[in-house]
Amino acid sequence: MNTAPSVTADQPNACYNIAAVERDTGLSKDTLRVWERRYGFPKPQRDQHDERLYTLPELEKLRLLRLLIDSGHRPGKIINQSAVELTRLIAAQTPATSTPPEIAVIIDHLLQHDVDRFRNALLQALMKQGLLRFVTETVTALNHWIGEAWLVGKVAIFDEHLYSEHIQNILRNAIIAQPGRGSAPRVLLTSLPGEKHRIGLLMVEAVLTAEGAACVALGTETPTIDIKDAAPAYAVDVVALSFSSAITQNAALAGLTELRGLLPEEVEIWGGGGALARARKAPQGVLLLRSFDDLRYALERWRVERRRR
Amino acid sequence: MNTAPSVTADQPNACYNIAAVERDTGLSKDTLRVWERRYGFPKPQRDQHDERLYTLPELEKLRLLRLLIDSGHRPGKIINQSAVELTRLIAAQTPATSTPPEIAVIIDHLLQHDVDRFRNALLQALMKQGLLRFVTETVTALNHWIGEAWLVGKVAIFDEHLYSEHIQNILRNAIIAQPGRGSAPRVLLTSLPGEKHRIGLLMVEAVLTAEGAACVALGTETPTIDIKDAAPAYAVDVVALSFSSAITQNAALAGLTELRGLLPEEVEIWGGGGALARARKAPQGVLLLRSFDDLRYALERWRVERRRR
DNA sequence: GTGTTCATATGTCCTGGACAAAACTAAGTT
DNA sequence: AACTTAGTTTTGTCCAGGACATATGAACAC
Repeated sequence: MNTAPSVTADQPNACYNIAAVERDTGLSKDTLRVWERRYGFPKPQRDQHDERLYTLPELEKLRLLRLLIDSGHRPGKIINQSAVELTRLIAAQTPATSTPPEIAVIIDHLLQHDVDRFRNALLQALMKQGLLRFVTETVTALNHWIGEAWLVGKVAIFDEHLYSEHIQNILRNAIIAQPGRGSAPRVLLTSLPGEKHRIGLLMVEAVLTAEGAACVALGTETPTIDIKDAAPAYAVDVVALSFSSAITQNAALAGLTELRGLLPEEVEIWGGGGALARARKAPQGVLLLRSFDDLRYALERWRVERRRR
Repeated sequence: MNTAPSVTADQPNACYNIAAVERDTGLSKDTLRVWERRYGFPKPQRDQHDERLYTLPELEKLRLLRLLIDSGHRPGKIINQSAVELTRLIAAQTPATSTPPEIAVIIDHLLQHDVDRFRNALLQALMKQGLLRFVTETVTALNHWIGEAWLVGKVAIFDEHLYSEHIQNILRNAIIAQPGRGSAPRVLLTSLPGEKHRIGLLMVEAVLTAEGAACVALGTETPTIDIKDAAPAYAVDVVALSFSSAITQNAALAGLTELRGLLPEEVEIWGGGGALARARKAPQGVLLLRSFDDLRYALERWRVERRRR
């Protein structure tokens, strides 16, 4: 059907090499190749040098697959369904949270590209709810909504970028404005290389600061060795790592295990975020936080235990 | 020599598998394997299943190599030198600048890992100098100093991370606190994929906002195609791109040229940052800004020209 | 229900060959 | 001296297909 000339014929029938697909889907090259071998999907065309060229629809379907696999489906069961069916599956598993009205307004301004109104709507939500509720309810919901809307093509990448920048502005501002300075525990906050999402990290920082902990935020992508050196330098009691779903659950657990081996026992390690939401068991000596309630509970527990000694 | 038992014998002779090394050095698994094949380094031990196990010294040397390669050295020439020689090479390429006194205090707190004092020193400088001078003098000097000190190993990566986070906090806070909202020109602010430095971008945003322009900040690493779509969506007059010296001058110029081809003529393109500081001629239809003075001048020029029409 | 055992599904690692793009070198031109 | 052009070397990425550890789910026993 689709012979060579058709590629140049129509629109830019944009093609992606395997590295681009790895970058855009988070699926490793090895995984992409082994799926092709085992399941027959994706089955990319080849260039004159026999290298894989993936099409945009393939890439989009791969993203859907990734999302479903992250939330518990098995590759072999779903890989041969059509993109439409996959979309339906995704819709089915989101427990019909029709966009809550309070975030609908915010989203609306974002989609209209009305920067000022968007910013004001966010600020208003923050004022009305207070930092804690704003983070655990509104920002969580917004993140989730935007992630899915982007998948379906409802929002553009640059909308997401703008969203991310403004949430950062607001959270950082709110964290600074926090009254007290915080004392114990001292928590080192960062993510491992490959994990670039800053918002999750800032949300945790906001909650911890609000609860009176002292945060040392290192931003994203700190190699484990550097975390090893940073923990004593800043005399922290806890190292908290954030993993969004940009990273594999396995990769996240491997990182946590490695770090546990590097840090002295008395420094606790907490891990949280989308990638770990459905992890069964934590590595030895690591605490998995599956929600912000878990985070607050962990804080409480630390304080109680510390008092005992 | 080294048979199985010796691994468990001593201290935790911490070993890293190939995925961990990829994560912490940024060198791909393929590259690591091909270096071993071609140059004989690194030559990791193997576990019982013939999988590579890298040692900590190997990992550290790999990071030095990465650093030198990024700044222009060729792998084949340096890969067989010792870690000490590599460190010397790194030191040699940085022309040891002395610390200007006004930033010495700030740096001192950073090196002492005294987070609170560090933050306060920054805030104090901001208050004393005002946003414009703070950005163009203090932050510029700090960036420069820290970049070099890191190369020489005077500050750890995590110190740099902490620095970056705090500067971001302070700049974002200051930008929000700016009195007016800004009107014209409307400037889209971002960087191209591969350029991760956020501080330069925030500095520009601070200056522009202070001068009464309206900024739409998209954070870092926006692909050119998305910039093409974003410019009309946000109705901007100017697209400003920041290039730190993490990227080569050629790559920066190529990016600017490509973008020029994508955007309509009436949208101006401004490019600035370390990578372009010594560029001779700008691509057709692109304005190169080599200093913050250039930036303010460009702003002024835009306003004058706009008034004429 | 809860725990144990086994089969299957799945991701990651391996080797060694191949080649394109980038970087360098050298010779020729303005 | 500065800039092209063309040839050569270096270097990163890709490929195939095999292997195996670990996670998951099913069947079964308590």
